[in-house]
Amino acid sequence: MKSTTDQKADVSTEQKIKDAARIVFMKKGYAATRTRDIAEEAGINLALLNYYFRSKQKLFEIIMMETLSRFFNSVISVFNDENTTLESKVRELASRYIDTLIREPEIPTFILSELRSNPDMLLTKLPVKQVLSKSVFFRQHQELIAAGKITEVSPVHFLVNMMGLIIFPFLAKPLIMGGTNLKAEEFKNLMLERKKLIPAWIKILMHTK
Amino acid sequence: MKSTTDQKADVSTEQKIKDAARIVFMKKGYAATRTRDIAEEAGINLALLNYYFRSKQKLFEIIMMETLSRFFNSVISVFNDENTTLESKVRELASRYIDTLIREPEIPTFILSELRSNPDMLLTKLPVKQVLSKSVFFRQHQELIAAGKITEVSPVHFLVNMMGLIIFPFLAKPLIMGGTNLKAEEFKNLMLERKKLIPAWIKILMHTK
DNA sequence: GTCTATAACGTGATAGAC
DNA sequence: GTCTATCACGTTATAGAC
Repeated sequence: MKSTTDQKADVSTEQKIKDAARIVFMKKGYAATRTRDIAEEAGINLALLNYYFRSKQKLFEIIMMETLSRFFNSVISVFNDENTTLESKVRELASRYIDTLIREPEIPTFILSELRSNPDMLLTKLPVKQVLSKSVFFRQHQELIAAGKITEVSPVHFLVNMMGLIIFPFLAKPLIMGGTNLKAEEFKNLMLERKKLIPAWIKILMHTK
Repeated sequence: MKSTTDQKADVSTEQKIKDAARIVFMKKGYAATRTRDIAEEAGINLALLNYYFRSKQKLFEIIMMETLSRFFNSVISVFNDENTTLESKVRELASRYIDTLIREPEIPTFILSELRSNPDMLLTKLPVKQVLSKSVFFRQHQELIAAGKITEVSPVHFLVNMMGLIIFPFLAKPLIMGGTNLKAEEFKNLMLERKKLIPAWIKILMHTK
């Protein structure tokens, strides 16, 4: 049943370390993370971490790249769907990412915090620029403007607004929770509401002069 | 001309350290910052940092509190103006904060990153909750809804959308610059555009069923 | 008040037994 | 593969001369 390698029924040690690293890095960021925290979280010895990944830095890069490319690929698959309208793409993105972010609310702060000290991480490893500008999403937006069907606005504004409406509440979660009397469950419900509200808002903004 | 203390004509050593700490903490975050970096930035000896501020942690808390309360007080002064409409408050906030963030784009990432590891920093030191819920801004929003003059929506959504539209582009600046061919000057111009666009967008959203 | 020198400590990484 | 023990180093913080 285990085919060739015949490992333990549960997850491999290497995977346990990666899972633990993901949790700790996400929560505390690279600089504040101690390799000992990761080892403890993984339930393994500290030395094993270096045995499998050589260094804290290497381990981090693996986690970061996995996180970025998972996110990026998921966006791209929606962006490049020839069979859906721009409007339905917005619906799909809002719905998909809000669900993801409810499950893993730390992703945005993690990515943006670490991107600050290493802004080329994206640029060099992922073909963001090319893929974005050639995407169906981008083309559809241009076409609708050319046809006079939606309000003319820079595609940067359009993208930033959409992403901001989706992501910002999770970035500001500590602020929101600190500035209101919301309970965790209520926060979640507000976010679920936004799966419907955001596409509606975007649609309104697109069609108003 | 120097009254009692008769210090050097330029800024005091204590202030030089604080200015340097602000710069370095903003750029790298607490955990990644070395006290040596601060000392070097301030052009003083490392020992002086501890002489004036006792520890890295104490110095950080001072910088953070100054940053938070400056931001908070500025928001509050707009929020509690009895002589302006809700709409003009939105204009004022967008205009004021976009200008501030063009000058100091690192503030949002700094605050949100550090708030992650210490979410009560706000809660305990600043009366965010009380002041917000009792603000004129909040009351005006309620009144307009009660009068049926604007679309009914949770004040949380309203506030989050407004703040998100203003702040998010600066949080995502590394991503935006990496994902487009924008030059720094073009980014700035887009942000300046938003001083007009955001209030218009918010107005549209407020008045649409 | 400001400096040099160094103590005290935390952390990343490795050697070597099992 | 996994562990214990330890090294090597960077960083915070302080002692003490000036």
